[in-house]
Amino acid sequence: MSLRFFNTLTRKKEDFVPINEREVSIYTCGPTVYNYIHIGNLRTFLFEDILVRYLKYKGYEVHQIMNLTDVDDKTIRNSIQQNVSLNDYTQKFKEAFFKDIQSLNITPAEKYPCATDHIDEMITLIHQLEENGMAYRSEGSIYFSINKFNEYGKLAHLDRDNLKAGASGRVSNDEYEKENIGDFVLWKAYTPEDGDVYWDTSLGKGRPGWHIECSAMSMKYLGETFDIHTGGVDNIFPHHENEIAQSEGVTEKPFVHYWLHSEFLNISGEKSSKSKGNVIYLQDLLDKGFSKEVIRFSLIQSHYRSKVNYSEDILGQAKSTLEGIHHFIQRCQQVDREESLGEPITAIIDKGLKRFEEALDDDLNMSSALAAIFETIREVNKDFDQIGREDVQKIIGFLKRTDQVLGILDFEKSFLEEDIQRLVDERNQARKAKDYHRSDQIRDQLKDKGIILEDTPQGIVWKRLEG
RNA sequence: GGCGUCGUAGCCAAGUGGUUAAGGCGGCGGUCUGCAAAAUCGCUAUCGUGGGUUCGACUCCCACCGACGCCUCCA
Repeated sequence: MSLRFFNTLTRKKEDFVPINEREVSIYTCGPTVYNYIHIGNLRTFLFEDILVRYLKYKGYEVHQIMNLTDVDDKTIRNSIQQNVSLNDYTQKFKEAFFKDIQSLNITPAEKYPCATDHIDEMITLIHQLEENGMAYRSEGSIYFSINKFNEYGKLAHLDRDNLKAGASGRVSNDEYEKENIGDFVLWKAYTPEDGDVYWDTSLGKGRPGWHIECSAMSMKYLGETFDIHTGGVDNIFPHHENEIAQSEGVTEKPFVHYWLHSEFLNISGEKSSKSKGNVIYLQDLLDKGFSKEVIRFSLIQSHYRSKVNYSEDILGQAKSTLEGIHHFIQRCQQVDREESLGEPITAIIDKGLKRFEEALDDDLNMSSALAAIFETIREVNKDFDQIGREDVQKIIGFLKRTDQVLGILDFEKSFLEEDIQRLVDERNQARKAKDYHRSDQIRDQLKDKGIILEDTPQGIVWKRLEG
């Protein structure tokens, strides 16, 4: 089966056919750097990471651009409140963002362009929209007229005439300077509340609207038409809808072929958002002792298009599951048998890999892909006392291959410090002498250090507890 | 008011017009073990409710109940 994605534009799963045969261009909406990112944001970034990793796994050359929104109402408001420059204010959160995504092993995008570095490109677009008659000026600001773009609403599947102004309760309903309530701002006239944040340009003194930056930067780096655009479901409307209007309004070409959106992460049954106050930051979970791998796994294990009700239960279950896989890896790495089973093991692995890929091909069905891994492990375990070093190489190879996509496994824990090895040896002697008292004592001692010993027919096997 | 998603075991979570309804966590019982651990075997769901279509539905349609989301700067 070929790679398929659910396209928000058509609300269907479609075969993925990139513009260039072996290349994929992706634009992913990044953070607005006015605060630390929370785990809901991270879920979306992780979805995008899995998407990029899997495309690379399939052999595509991936060009991913992720923007940083470093000028908007909130960044301006907060920087003025704190009496620091906009740049100093956003710099702190840019750095925090990179630290967080690195912690969760998210593959870096090719480029992270900032809105403030692309004002010129935005101005060019706005001029073109004015020339096309799609934009109009009002009280120093410039607006996009949605009635001039016939396909407005095609992404969100909203009826232009049926938009209920102010229904979300998010936006004040007093913007009477607009011709149509659905029109959105391209260029915002300067007001005193903006402090020293403004650009003096051919459009007048002011700053860009939110949506225009993504049109400008995506087309600059990926071209007028590119393959995939992603974000959280909340971006579908208005942000992505408006991006389409602005971009296609200028180019009269399809802006994006595949729109992919990840669902929300809820906390206590509700959407997690800074405005509701029910947010969890990565650091909160690290402080509770959950490892980065466990956190990453807990956020990627369910399908990107289903809502997740996040809780410590989920994290606890993720921890146990991951421990199980790592335990398996550690047992494998301690196999020291000359004769290998060969073909039966190869067959198990081939079947597992095929299932894994078929699952991910089908719109990144992660639950099913993980099931393929667990089933493979179970099959191997049935013959575990007969496998040899060559089999182990294949098995570890399989896990490493799947981990190119998952990014959660650690293959480097396979050594013991000298003093610990000495204790293991001593316990071995004690056991041989049937000195179970001393033997159990050492086992308890090692357990305190996070090392679990198991006595198997093939000798002692040890494992480390998950962090 | 408009649009949409979802409801599968104690918990998490796939999936299909006819299959033994994946997998993970947890629990119970057996095997193994000096004890343990691990592993393995077995058990732990008829798919929100009520109708309809059909030879046959958990899967399609309708209604209802419940949860969640979007409706102009939230991932």
